[in-house]
Amino acid sequence: MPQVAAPEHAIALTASPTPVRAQLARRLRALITEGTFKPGDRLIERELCERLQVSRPSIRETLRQLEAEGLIDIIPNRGPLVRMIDATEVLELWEVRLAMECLIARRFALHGSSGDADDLERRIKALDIALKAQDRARIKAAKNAFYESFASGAHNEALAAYFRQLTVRLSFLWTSSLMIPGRPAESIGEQLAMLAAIRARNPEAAHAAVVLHNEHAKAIAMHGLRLFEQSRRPAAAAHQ
Amino acid sequence: MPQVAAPEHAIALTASPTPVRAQLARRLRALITEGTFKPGDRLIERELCERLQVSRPSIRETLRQLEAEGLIDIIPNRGPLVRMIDATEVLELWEVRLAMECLIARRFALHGSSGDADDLERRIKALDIALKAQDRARIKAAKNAFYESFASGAHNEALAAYFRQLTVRLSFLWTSSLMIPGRPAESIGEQLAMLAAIRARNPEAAHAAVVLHNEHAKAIAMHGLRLFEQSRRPAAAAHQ
DNA sequence: GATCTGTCGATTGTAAGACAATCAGGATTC
DNA sequence: GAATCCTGATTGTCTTACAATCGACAGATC
Repeated sequence: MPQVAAPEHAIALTASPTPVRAQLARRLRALITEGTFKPGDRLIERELCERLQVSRPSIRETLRQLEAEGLIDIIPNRGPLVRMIDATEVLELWEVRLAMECLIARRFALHGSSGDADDLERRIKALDIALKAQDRARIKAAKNAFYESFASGAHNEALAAYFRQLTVRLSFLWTSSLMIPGRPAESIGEQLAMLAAIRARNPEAAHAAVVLHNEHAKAIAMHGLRLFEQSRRPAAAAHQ
Repeated sequence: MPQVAAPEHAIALTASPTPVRAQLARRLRALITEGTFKPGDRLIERELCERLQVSRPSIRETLRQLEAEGLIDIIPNRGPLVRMIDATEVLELWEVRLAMECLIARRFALHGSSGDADDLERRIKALDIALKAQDRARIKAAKNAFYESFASGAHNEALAAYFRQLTVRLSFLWTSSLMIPGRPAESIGEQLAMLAAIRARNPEAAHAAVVLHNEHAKAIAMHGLRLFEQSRRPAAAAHQ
C-alpha cells in the first residue's frame, strides 16, 4: 500500500517500467486533491477513457485502487464518485491523522538523524516563504514537501504511508478553504517549536507541540469545511 | 419514513447487489489471512481464474484493491505475490497498530456506551472459553469478534477501518505462530483490566492497559515471527 | 393536478479474445 | 565453468460484446 503519493525518490529507485495504471492513479489522485473533481462528482468510466486516453480496464483497475485508498466511493450499478465527506467523518479522519502525527513527532525525536532535522528545517523555512508570498501553488507544494520530510524523519515507512493517505483524504480541506489570510507566522512558529523539541530529543515535548499546533489548525480546517459545505449547497432549506 | 420492522424476505429482496469482485476480495483476503496462500507465494492470474471461476478482469480489479490494502505486492511484469513482511516491517506496522489501539481505548472510555462495554465483556469471556478449549478456529473467530467489538466501541468508523486493515496485515503472525500454549489467563486478565478502565470512564487507565497488554503480546508475536521465518527458510545460511 | 407505472437510455458488471512487452530460467556455446 | 542467447510463461493493455441495473421521463389513472 505504499503508493499513495509516491515520493519522487521511490520512482528513481525502482527504475520503473511505470505501468500505465500507476501513472493513471497519480493523475486521478491529483485531479481529485487539486479540486478539479470535487466531492460528489461522478466519475464516468467512458468520460475518463476519452479524457485520459486509456482503455476502460485500465480505468477500472485504477478506480478500485482509489476506492481502497478512500478517495472515491463506488456504488454498485451506479458507478464511482468522488467521496463525499461530512463533518462527522472529517472529525474522525482528523483524529486518526492527529494520532499518527503525534507518533511521527515522537519517533522523529527518538530516531531522527540531525540531517533529518536539518531537512525539516529547510522545508519549514520554504513553507514560510511561500506563505508570505501568498502563492497558492507554492504553498501547497511546500506543505507537501514539509509533510513528506516530517513523515520520513520518523523512519517508519508504514507509518509514513498511512499518514500520506490520510493527508490526501483530507486534502480538500486545504484546497477548498482559501487557507486563511492571517496567522502564517503563528503557524510557522509552532512548527519551529516542534523542531526544537525534536532537536532536543524530547519526544514528549514534540508530541505536545503537535497537539498544540493541531488545536489551531483544526479550528481553521473546520471553518473551511463549513465554507465548503455552504458553497456546495446553494439552495436546500426546508428539507429535513 | 415509518421504519417498520422489516421482515427478512424484504431485506433479502432489497439486499445489496454485492458485485462479484466484492465477494472475490473477501475470498482472497480469507485465503491469505488463513494461510492458504503464504507470504511470498505468487498469485498467478490464470490460476486464480480457474480456481475461483471468474474472469481475468474481475481478478485483476480485485488484486489492485488488495494491493492498496497492503496484502499483496504487484511487481511490474512479474505479477502479484502475497506480501512478504520482514521483522522490520512487522515492527513498523505493530507500532502503528498500537497507536490505533490506544486511541480506540481512550475513545471507548470517553464515548462508548455501557451497552458497548457489555458487548465487549461478552466477547472477552467468549475468547476466554475458546482459549481454554484450545480450539484454533474458535480462538480465531473469538479474537476477531473481540477486535470488532473493541473497535466499534470507539465510535469512529474510519479509525475502526484502519485498525481492521492493520490487524489483517499482521494476521499471519497469529496464524503461523501456534499462538502459544500458556498464558491465556494472563492475557484475559489484562483485557478485563482494560474493560474496567473503560467502565470507569478513565481513558488514561484504558490507554495504559492497552500498552501493558501490548508489551506482552508483542514479545510473543515476535517469537512467532522468528519461528515463521525459520520455517520458511529450510536452508539458506551463507547468504548476506 | 398528483401519483403511480412502465418504458427507455445511460452506465456499470462481467466475460472472452488477442497481442505486445517483459522476465526467469534453461540450453547452448565458448 | 561462465557468459550468452533463446524460449516459454506471465503480465500489461486494448477491443469488443452483452447482460443487468439504475434513473429519469412520459404516459396513464384516479
